[in-house]
Amino acid sequence: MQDLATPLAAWYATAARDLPWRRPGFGAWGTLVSEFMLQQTPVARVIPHLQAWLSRWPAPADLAADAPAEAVRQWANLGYPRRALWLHRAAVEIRDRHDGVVPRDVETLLSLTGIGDYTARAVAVFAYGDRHPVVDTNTRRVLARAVEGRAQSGPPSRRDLDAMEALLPADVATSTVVNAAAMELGATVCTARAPRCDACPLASACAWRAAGYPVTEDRRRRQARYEGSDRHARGAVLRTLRDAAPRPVALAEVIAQWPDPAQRDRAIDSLIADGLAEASEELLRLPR
DNA sequence: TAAACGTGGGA
DNA sequence: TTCCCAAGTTT
Repeated sequence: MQDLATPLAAWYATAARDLPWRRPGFGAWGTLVSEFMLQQTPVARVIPHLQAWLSRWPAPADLAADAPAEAVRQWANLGYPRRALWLHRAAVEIRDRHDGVVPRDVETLLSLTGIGDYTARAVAVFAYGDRHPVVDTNTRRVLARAVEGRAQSGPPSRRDLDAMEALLPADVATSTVVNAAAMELGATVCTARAPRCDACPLASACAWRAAGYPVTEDRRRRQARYEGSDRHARGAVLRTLRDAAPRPVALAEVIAQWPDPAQRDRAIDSLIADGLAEASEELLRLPR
């Protein structure tokens, strides 16, 4: 395989965006919070919320000392509010089991709530400077095109980690840059819809380009329609709780909120099952 | 492995 | 208007 790491690192030195979590001394907690927020939410939407979150809770123990409801409320409209709950739980775990210090070890990070293969390695690599393969959706697309010669990546797999590992240089500091560079390239140049191959540092090495940009099999499933979905109902109910917090909301008020009674009940039940809501008497509220 | 899980912006 | 896409994780 050609050396992709060298051109990737060189390109990153000149093209990297100035993002908050890339500032020197941003800290492991800041990195961890940013990675939670960036799970499926675009960078531009995350930035203002990240600043507010870290101002309010500068360390894991600060968040752990507050109620989960406050985390869900501060999460606002970032989407997938379970992440707020998970981040709060992770903060409690960090306080109780790790002396309030964000772990450095990947296995330990993986044991925390809401942290999976991507986030664990992102923290170990970007916050602590260790050498591990970090693979997100951007990196998977870059690898699919440059290495495999495909138009888009297949379903996520543990093999993605091996593919990235094979590309990393031995030098620890450089490996960190290459991880970031692969993500950055996928985010800004090797994009899903309209890749800018004319500006790509890997153009001369890219297998997809060399093959003439073939249309390859796309096994991805279409995202379900959101309008009128169960997710939409959940979102509407939770928004009501969020907007009212810390005041609980009368069940009757929630019921008036969504027209389909069966769907509304499913939403309420599933929110309770997920720990995002609590019912008491005829009231519904965020978790305490 | 696949389905579930929010929300908003751009094409 | 509709569809696609977004630094994933959990069950």
